[in-house]
Amino acid sequence: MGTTERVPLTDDRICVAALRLIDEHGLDALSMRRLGTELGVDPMAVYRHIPGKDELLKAIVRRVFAQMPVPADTGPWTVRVHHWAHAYRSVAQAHPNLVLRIVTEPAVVAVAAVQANEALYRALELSGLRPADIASAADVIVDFVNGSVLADVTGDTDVDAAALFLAELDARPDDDVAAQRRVFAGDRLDESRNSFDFGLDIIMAGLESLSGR
Amino acid sequence: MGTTERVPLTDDRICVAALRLIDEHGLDALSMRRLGTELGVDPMAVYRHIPGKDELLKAIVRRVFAQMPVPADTGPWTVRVHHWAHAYRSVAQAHPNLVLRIVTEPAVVAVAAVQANEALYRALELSGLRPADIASAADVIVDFVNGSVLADVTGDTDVDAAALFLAELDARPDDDVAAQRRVFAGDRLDESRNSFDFGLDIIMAGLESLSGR
DNA sequence: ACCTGAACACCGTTCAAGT
DNA sequence: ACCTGAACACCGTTCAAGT
Repeated sequence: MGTTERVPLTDDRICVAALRLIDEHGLDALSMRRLGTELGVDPMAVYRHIPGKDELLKAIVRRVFAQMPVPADTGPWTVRVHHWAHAYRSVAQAHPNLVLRIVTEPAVVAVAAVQANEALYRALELSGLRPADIASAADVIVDFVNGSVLADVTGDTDVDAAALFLAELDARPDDDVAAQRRVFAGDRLDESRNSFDFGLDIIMAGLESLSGR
Repeated sequence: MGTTERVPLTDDRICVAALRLIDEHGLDALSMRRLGTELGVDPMAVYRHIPGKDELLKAIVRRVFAQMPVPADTGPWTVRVHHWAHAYRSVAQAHPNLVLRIVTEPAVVAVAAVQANEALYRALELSGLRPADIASAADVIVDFVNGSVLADVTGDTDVDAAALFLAELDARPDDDVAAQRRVFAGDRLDESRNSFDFGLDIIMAGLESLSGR
């Protein structure tokens, strides 16, 4: 009973409602009109707090990035990078329908990345790489994680990507896809178990062989 | 004077016009109505050839992927992977406004990937990796290239991401961003010259240290 | 048989009018 | 001073009506 405001439609409430809409019904389901209905206010009331839909999405992404857990600062640097990558990934996977925007909105990512990447840079400082290589290494890791997360998230949506791939493989003349036939001869895609951790290990093995050059 | 059809609005003409709209005015500029106007036909005439907007986008992406140049099958496998990655990247960069869809549309990617990835698999077969590792290696490379291309393409749009990053870095308390301050102390981001080729080299160095395990 | 365009159920955003 | 909602300029898609 402190304030006399009656549910005053804060930025907070707006973002939470909008994010719920996105999480539950997809990115396309977020419309200013539907958001208004969801909040029980006039569709235009939101414009009192946020300039437009783009800004709303930026605010949501900012908020989601802020929820990224800070990975533990313990263990060898390779383990710390794994921790960081999984923390980053968990944020994206918590809101799959938003991931495209997370990975895409450059202004937001620039700001959020400063916050999110600090732990990655701390880990990489322990690797023995030169500062310039640390920056490049961080870029490579971030790009890989973004690509990997994106592949994860888009897979879920509607179709079984693996099945489509195998069907397409069978439909092609032998000569066009000979190498892929050979690679997938015995086990057919079943072992896509942990391409994420594998990729991180590969990248870090590469970095180590570079630093021991 | 062969046929009697008067500019019969083929799938081809539709896709070309739609892609031009996307390339020149952005993904949002593609609407079924505007496409109709562009083609000089009734907005609904397109539906005679393509079931809806989603299918139109899939057709466009398929078409763009088909334009990917087949990289030369010569030189050591590491060079071939570089060739492949640059060919893949060139396709995406030829149509920056479409990249999001290229990377995102799972059904399309599954089909197009079979065609695009064959050269990558051929290169990786020369690496000495076991078949299961070849598949994982291809995943890692594709994910990295996707992430990297995406970062490239979203950067162009509206703001200078590097400037935003540095501004945000300065705005933060020292303790929050100490590692990033140290890394970017001397040269400030100027050397982001070729993070793409660097990343590929890192990944392949990692793969080599794995295969020589 | 083929095409058209009116109509439906939506959008984001502006702005005059109300309380 | 604050909020509302009518209005504008758009959407994708359906479907009855025309030729």
